Amino acid sequence: MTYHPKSDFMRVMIERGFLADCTDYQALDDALIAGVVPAYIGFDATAKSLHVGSLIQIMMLRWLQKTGHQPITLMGGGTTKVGDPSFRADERPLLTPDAIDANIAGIKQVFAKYLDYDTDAPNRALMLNNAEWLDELNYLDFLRDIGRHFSVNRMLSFESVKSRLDREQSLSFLEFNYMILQAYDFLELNRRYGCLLQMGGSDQWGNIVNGIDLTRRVLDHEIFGLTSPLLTTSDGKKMGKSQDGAVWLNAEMRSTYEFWQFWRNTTDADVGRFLKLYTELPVDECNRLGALEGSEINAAKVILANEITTLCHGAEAAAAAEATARAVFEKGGVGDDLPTLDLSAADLGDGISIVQLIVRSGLTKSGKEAKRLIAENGARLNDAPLTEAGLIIDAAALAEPIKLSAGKKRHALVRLAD
RNA sequence: GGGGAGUUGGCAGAGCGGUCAAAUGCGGCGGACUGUAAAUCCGUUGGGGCAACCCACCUAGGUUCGAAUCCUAGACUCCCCA
Repeated sequence: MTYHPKSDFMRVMIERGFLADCTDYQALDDALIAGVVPAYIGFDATAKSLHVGSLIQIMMLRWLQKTGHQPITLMGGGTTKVGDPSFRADERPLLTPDAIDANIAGIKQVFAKYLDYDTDAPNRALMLNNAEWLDELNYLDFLRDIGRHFSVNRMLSFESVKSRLDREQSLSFLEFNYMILQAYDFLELNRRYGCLLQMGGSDQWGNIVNGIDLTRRVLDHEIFGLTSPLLTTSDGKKMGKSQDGAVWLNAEMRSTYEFWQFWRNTTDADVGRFLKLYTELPVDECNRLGALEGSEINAAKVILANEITTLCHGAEAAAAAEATARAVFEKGGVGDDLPTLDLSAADLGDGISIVQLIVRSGLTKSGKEAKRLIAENGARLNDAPLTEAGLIIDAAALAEPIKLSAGKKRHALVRLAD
């Protein structure tokens, strides 16, 4: 990457590692210098919250706004009804419109923390939903106006669907239309809002390029695409998964403490890279912290966790998570911020088995797993090894909150609610 | 419309009448080592139940002393021909 950008936005993207590819560096850079550039990223509503894997996208929009341009967050209210087949081995289950709407409501929450939708400035962030224009499309009109610009020959050649075809796995016509709809989104956003740029993960390259081509053909407008690298951790795992599944950005789906812990446990080799991508610390500082060696880099991981948690959940949540982590790991104690299971007297009844408590507190997914944990001496009750699988916890035992632990790192509190 | 192949644990993939809760790999979990890291090594790994015990190899029946394995019907997936 020898290109030296003139615009702040491009400079940030390049030096912080956001950039995988761009359709035209020079022309986009010029446009960014010339004025406020509206740019969008689409988010499909496949779950009630986005997870850490989307954070890079969100950070790109945040930098965009910080450097004076206009971010557009596009909810895929329409496209989610179809399902993006890109690089997927099988078809996604179809979501009902109600589920999609509920998901969108959940996803929207997180954006307000990263982007400013309320300012009077010309670069006010926009929240849109492509259902607005996709829902009312007329099939025949759409085919005639838009469909005629697409070559099936070309669509079949895209890498994103090739693997599916090569493996002779069926690609339904419904899914096949996804890329056309996404291309149409870009066209509509350009028409309605003057949107000049679509960003996304590198798996979206084909879809983005289609939108650019379509817009050129229909409106004769020159617009751009920019992709971010597909992130994996240094040890080759997909970004955003932890032991029990996705690391969600919404606090009600993943506690802020667990969110903090996820970043605190970053692999050494990823610290510098993640600081640049997910925090706003100066690049030099990121590089310095990422270069620390041995146990010193642990301090950098705390900074990483604090910075990211502050952005996503606020400074208080970050401080509380850090305090709890210190109490738990450095003093072997308890912290208020540990995941907590509140039991009512009714829940408790005459007593509840310890196995049930471990499951309900979220430490294991099944009772068998909990029993295995106990059998392997991995379970602890108030830091004492738990050996008796048949233990029943009653109200007396819960006079004080108890701490359950699975292994050395995962803890939960159980207390009796009034 | 006709013919064929298949459906096994989170995934991939063996098993083809008893010794099968089911090989192996991945993933997960626990432990050791460390720095709440990585790599490595060791152990473990279907579900429900405090327990006895129960449910489990697409579904529903059937044959057998006995079925993931055989038969019948159904659902779904894939392939080939038209």
